[in-house]
Amino acid sequence: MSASKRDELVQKALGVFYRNGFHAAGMDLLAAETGVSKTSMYKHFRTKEELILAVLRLRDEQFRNWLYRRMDEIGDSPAEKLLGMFDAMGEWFAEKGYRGCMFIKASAEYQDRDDPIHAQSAEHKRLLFNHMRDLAQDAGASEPEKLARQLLLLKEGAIVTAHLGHTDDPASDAKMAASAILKVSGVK
Amino acid sequence: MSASKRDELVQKALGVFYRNGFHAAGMDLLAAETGVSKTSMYKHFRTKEELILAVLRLRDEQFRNWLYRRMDEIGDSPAEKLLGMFDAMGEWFAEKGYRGCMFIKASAEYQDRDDPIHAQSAEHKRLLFNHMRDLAQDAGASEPEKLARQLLLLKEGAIVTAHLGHTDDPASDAKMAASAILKVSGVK
DNA sequence: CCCAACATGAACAGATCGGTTAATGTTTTC
DNA sequence: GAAAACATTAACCGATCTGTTCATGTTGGG
Repeated sequence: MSASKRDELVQKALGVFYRNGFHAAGMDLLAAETGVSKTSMYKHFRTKEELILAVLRLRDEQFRNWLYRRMDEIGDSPAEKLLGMFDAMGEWFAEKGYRGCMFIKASAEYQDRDDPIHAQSAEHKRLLFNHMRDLAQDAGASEPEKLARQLLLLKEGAIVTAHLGHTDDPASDAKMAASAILKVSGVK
Repeated sequence: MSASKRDELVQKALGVFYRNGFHAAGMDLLAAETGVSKTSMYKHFRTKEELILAVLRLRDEQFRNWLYRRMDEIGDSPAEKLLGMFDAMGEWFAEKGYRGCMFIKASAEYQDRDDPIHAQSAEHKRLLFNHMRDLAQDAGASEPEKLARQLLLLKEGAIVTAHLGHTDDPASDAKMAASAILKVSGVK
C-alpha cells in the first residue's frame, strides 16, 4: 500500500467525481476508472465519504497553489494581484471540460452544514478568504476584510455563471466590477 | 387526476428536493412525503426527470414573481429597484431552512449543458438577466447588459456564500459592491 | 343499481448502491 | 526456498434505485 498509489487513486477519483458528480459516481465506477478492484479501493479508503474528503483535500491544495501562483505571476503590486485573480479565473473557465467549482458542487450535494464534506468545502473558501484579506491589507484597503469578501462574491458568481450562464465572459465582467470596487476601497 | 392535485404534488416535491437534493431524494421518499402512492406519482409524471422539470418550472415562477415584487416594493426608481434585489436576497438568506439556489444545485447534479434539467436551470438565469437588463436600461446605464451581468455576478456569489461561507452578511456586502458598480455605470 | 373509469396499495422487476468475504495471487523476509 | 504479509479478484450481501404490474378499492353517470 504505497502512499503514492493512494495519491494516484485520489487524483483519478477527483476527475471521476468532477465529471460525474458525487452521488452519481458509484464506487464500482470509481474502481473501474482508476483501474483497481473495489476491494483495493476499500483498502485505501474505509468509506466513500473518506475518499471524497481525500479528493477535496487534494483539490484544495491543487487549486489554491495554482491560483496563488497565477495571481503572483500576473500582478506585481498587491492590488494587481487581487485583480489578477479574475484573469486566472478566465483561464480556468476557458479550459475544456470546465464544470464549475468542485466545492460548490460538493456543498450542493451534501447540504447539511455539519456534514464533514460540507464543512471541508467551507474550509476551502475560508482559506481563500484569508489570502485575499491579507492581500487587501497589503494593498492599503480601508476595510480589507470587506474588500476581500466583495471580491470573492464576484469570483463565486463568475464561477457559477461560467457553468450555468450564457457563454459570455464572466471573468472579464467580474474584473471590471472589481476595479470599481477597488476604487472606493482606498486602494490606489 | 385533477390539475390542482398535480400542482400540489409538484409543490411538495419542491420542498423534498430542496432539502435532500435531487439524486438523494428517491421516488419512494417523494411519494411518502407527498402522502401519495408511488403508482399515483408515476400517473402524474412519467419519469423522475419529468417531475424535476415540473418542480423547476414552479420554482422559477415562484422565485421570479417574489423577487420582482420585492424589488418593486423596495425601490421607487429603477436604480433603487436594482439595489433592492440585494435587500430581497438578504431576506431570503435569513429564512430558516435556507439552502442556496435550487437551480445552482440542479446544475451541479446535472452538469451536462444539454441535459434538460441543466438547460432549464440556465433558462431561469437568462430570464433574470433580461429583467435586470431592462431595469438597467431604465436606470440610464451606459452599458445596461454589462451592468446587469455584473449585478447578477454579485447576486450568484452572495447566494453561494450565504450557504457555504462563514455566516456573515453577504447580501449587504453585495449591495455595497453594487453601489460602487452603479456609480461607474452612468446611473444616478 | 351497474358498469365503466379512475385511483390506490403492495408486491415485484432488474439494476445499482455502499460495503464485505473468502479464496487466490504476489511480494517480501529470514 | 518456505512462511508470513500484503494485494487482488470475483462473487456476494442487503438496501435502495427507477419504474411496472396487478389486484383491489372508490367514484360518478346512465
